[in-house]
Amino acid sequence: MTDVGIDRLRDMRIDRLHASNSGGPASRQAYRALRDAIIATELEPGQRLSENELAERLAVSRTPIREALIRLRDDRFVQIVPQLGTFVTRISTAAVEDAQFIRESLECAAVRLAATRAQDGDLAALAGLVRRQAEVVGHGDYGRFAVLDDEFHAGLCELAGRPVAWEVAQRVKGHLNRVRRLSLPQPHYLDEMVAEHREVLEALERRDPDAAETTLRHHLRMVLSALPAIRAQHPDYFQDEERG
Amino acid sequence: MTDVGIDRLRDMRIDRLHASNSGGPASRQAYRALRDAIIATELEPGQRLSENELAERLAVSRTPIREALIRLRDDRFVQIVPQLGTFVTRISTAAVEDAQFIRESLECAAVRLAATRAQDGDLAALAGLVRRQAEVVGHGDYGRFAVLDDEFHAGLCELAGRPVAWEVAQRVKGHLNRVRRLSLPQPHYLDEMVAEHREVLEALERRDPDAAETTLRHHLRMVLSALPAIRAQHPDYFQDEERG
DNA sequence: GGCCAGGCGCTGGTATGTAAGTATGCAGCG
DNA sequence: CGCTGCATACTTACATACCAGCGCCTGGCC
Repeated sequence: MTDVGIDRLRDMRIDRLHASNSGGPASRQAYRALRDAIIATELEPGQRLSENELAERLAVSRTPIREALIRLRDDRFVQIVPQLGTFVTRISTAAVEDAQFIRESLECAAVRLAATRAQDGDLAALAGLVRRQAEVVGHGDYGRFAVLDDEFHAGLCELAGRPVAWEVAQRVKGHLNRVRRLSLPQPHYLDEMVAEHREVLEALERRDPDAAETTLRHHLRMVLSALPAIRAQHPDYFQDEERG
Repeated sequence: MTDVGIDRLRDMRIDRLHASNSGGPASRQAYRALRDAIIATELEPGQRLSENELAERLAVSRTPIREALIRLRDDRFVQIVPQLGTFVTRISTAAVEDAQFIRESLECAAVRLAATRAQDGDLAALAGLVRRQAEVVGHGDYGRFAVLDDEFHAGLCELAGRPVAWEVAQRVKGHLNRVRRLSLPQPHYLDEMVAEHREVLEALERRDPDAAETTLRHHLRMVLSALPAIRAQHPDYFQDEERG
């Protein structure tokens, strides 16, 4: 039986495969490039995308572009209308709130678990992360903070033993980031974020699930507060009109 | 500007598009067929799939098959290893627990919302659903119950105003269903399910979020209880070995 | 008999071609 | 002048062709 040889080999490569993840290099690269461009609103909400044009611009054929667009459709970043075109989704208040709901539900559940399972060593690592966040914020390095912010939230899920929670949260988080990119970075915004991270961390150190959850929930909801202002500023980016 | 005409039309068709959802008919059909076959273990865990063979069997070309496999990979139902093959994922205890975690987190958060937002009319509809469940269970109609079960849980998310919660839950739920299909249906299992649905419903009628959440959480965890027995029965279907 | 090397057949990844459908813009008519 | 109908130029969905990489098998060597 030839399959057993294949099976054994496959099992050995799962990690490598899992790490490098999905699709070929071209397909993966196209996905990331398009996703980033959409979140950065370099591709504007409502804009029509052409497979041919994208293929030409990224110097690949239409196939990997197509596969990337399929994933983006599943992520609700584009709408594909057969025989008509592919469009960057307009920002929908409902979609943003949906993303918020999913992220909040998963991360809050995870942080509760983390509060009961966390080892001191893990918490020390998180504490180091928060310290580095304070540093980069001191230099006003917004981009670097975004990376460390993701690492913090990923770390929470890791501590809970549910890294998958972060994977799912990260996929929907794009919708929140697109909104956040549109809001002018408030001066004290970053300091506040770091302070709240510290608060969550302290709750974990006290092994207090309720406090950890409450604090994290409040922390996650800060993003949403800017939503109405952004909608007023970029009405053409939104698919739902203002409520009278 | 030509885009505005397109835009207007597109907006009008969003509902249709959204309802009929993603990809062309061939692609969608392939996805559903493969997914169902995997969950029913007609395609066995660990089995190697060939794009060519699948294309031939479903009488389509490789393209829609590929698109279906991409979605299935994102769902973690297959692993695609370049230049080697595509394999039905073995059941992993961790993956099942991940799916359970996600579903539980989302649905429990949703049911809390539902408890505060639900209108009497909505609850009456749910009550009707539970009654119909009791009927079909009386006839031992497992398949019909599965449909009504999904409708109940979808209804909970709908009541919460977060239908997206059910969409995400449903995607990961496949992993739980694959396990459930392997377990022999226990005689009183279905009655118990219906009774628990009724309990959740009563908690909602009392507008009691805590009770609703607690009951639902217990309800959702019933599936997991059969996991060890199934792993003992089908060790070759699992990717992780038994713990000594 | 055991072992190593190279051809072979398969895989998925990518590129390109074909088909079907849609909005647009113009031409011709009322 | 306004409206209707068709030719056209796009779009995506699907089919096909080609490519690089890998495991396996077999033939030859030690």
